[in-house]
Amino acid sequence: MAAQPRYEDLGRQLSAIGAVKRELARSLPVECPAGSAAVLALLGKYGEMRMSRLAELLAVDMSVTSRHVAHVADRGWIERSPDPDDRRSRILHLTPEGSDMLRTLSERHTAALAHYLRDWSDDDVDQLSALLTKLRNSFGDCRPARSHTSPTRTPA
Amino acid sequence: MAAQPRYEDLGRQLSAIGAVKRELARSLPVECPAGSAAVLALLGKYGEMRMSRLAELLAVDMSVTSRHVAHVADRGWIERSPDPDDRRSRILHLTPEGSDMLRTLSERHTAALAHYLRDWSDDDVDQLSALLTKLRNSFGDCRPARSHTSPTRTPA
DNA sequence: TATTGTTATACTCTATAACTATA
DNA sequence: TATAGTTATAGAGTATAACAATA
Repeated sequence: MAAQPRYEDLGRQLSAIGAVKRELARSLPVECPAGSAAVLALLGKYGEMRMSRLAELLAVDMSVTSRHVAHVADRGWIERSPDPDDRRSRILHLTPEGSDMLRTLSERHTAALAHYLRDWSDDDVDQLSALLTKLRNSFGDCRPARSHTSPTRTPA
Repeated sequence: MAAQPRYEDLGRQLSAIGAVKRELARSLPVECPAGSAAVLALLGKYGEMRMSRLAELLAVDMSVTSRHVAHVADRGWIERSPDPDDRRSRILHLTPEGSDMLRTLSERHTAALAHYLRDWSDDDVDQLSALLTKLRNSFGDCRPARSHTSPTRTPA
């Protein structure tokens, strides 16, 4: 439990992160916006998976995931194979072209971060990464599984 | 300077923060989306200022700032007074209604964070806040002031 | 000429809801 | 009935470029 000004400050820093993300996104190829890059990165790291798992890793609704996936599939970077265990599902996996693209993305991403964070210690990078993971978990824990009954947004 | 996997991981955590921001945004009044809330918060913290300074604090283009400001001005939460020193400029300041709204926002924001971060130590909150500030500065430092000659985005 | 701010336009990302097809 | 995934629609946020007024 922390005092109010502590939270206010954290809130401000959180909103300002948008600028950092946008700056990083500038290094992406035109054909591959951030959403697509995230799909490729996760498939590269965890290997083939179903839509639902990808949506969870991306931390967005499955409808959104579906669009990102369609985008990268249209460009031949991934394939959607039928799932033998459940014919409603599809298994996603990188194609060789997808792996190539991912390599490019990874190089650019690393180069950009290496540039901007050139005076950061390894410890600082690790610590920030760890705290962000913890933050995400703290929020994920409490988030109710999406229900069919509705609204969460508080009226004015 | 840090190794590649370190950066990959940080990149992933950074993109996943979106979910946290969206979750926090759910506690906002319908009339007051995140952009408006940010405007009020900054005017509340730093006092009256010009558009250009607000844009810098928000870390977005002034055209975007202009729209957010128009939204909150339309609702009577801020006023735009002429700047006696430079008639191109306008000075922004909270109205009493704006201060009321800001109080509400602040309460909800704090309550939400207090809930989600209930098992965080004060130190963790401070550390995350400090690292995010540092991150933002590292990016801000290198960002070239917006030029009239153009493109930054790398072609595929 | 350069700068402050506004507006028009276009693009990305997101969620909700309705729908299809399986289970 | 319930779940996996798709699509249609709508809304928030952003940037670029063209513009007006002033410096």
